[in-house]
Amino acid sequence: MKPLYDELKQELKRKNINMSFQRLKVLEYLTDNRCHPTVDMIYTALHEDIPTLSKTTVYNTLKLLVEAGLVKVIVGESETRYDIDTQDHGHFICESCGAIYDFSIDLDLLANSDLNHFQINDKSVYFKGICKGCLKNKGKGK
Amino acid sequence: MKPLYDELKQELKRKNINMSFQRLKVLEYLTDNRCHPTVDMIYTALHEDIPTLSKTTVYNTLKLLVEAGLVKVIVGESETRYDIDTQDHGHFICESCGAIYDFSIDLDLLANSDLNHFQINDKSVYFKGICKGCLKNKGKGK
DNA sequence: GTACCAATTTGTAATGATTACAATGTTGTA
DNA sequence: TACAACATTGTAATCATTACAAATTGGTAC
Repeated sequence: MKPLYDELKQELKRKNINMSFQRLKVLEYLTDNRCHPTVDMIYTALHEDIPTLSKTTVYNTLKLLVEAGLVKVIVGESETRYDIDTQDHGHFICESCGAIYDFSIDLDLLANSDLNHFQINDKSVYFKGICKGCLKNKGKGK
Repeated sequence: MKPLYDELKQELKRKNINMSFQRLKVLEYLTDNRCHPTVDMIYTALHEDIPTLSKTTVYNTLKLLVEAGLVKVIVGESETRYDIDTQDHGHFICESCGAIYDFSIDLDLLANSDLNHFQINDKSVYFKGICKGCLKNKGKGK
């Protein structure tokens, strides 16, 4: 039913990270909402169910998940966004509506001799522009 | 002697952007210092020659240059960094010393059908990890 | 040279995401 | 039950960036 969610829970157990209620809820939100949410989006949504939730906890949890390699960070806008999908893919950021679209890439193609003897921990590809939907709306004179 | 600098000045003239003393100095700093400087680095350096310089002016000028397409933004750290080199290349950010290294890439290899009918204005590739120098120092037990 | 307008610069204040920190609460264990 | 380690919470601080209004500059027409 929620295979990824359960896999992640096991992964956390393997890394000796305690699975508190709040942490599980953040993880659950990320697996259910693949919109690359901000801290505020996660906090606002979860706060309805968990009135005592603190935004600091959301920050702490995300930091933990990122350090554990279970979540990736998306930078470039005013608010940091978070992605539960750690498989190789690029992000297209729409400069008009702010939506982030995933697209497939083969990072191996970027292998580079300039970086011999460098330890590469992370690779990110960002495209920016106007998404299909916003282009269509603009055409309508909006 | 300063071919790139002169080219950029002409480019600005072509775009009807006035070349004030402050703007030229920022441009000059960027062409002379290819370390992908922060606003603060630019401000601090120029402030010695131009004691009246305001940090706001540095921000304004960089915004202008970025919008004109003459400078590219590098995100991902606490402070935004700026790059006068607008040719295709990737950035390796050292998580230890903070240095940014350029490396060559062929962005055409990332062409992607997932983004058909999207208007792509900008492509960025960031690698993160530990640079050669920091790896060497770590080996020495530093 | 002077008057005028627009563009530019400047400094200060506001914004807002993120972090630091200390107090409180929770959990598991002997 | 007692204790220690870990989590959570809320508030306050940080700090890069932006907003804004006043002062300055530069060019143009007279």
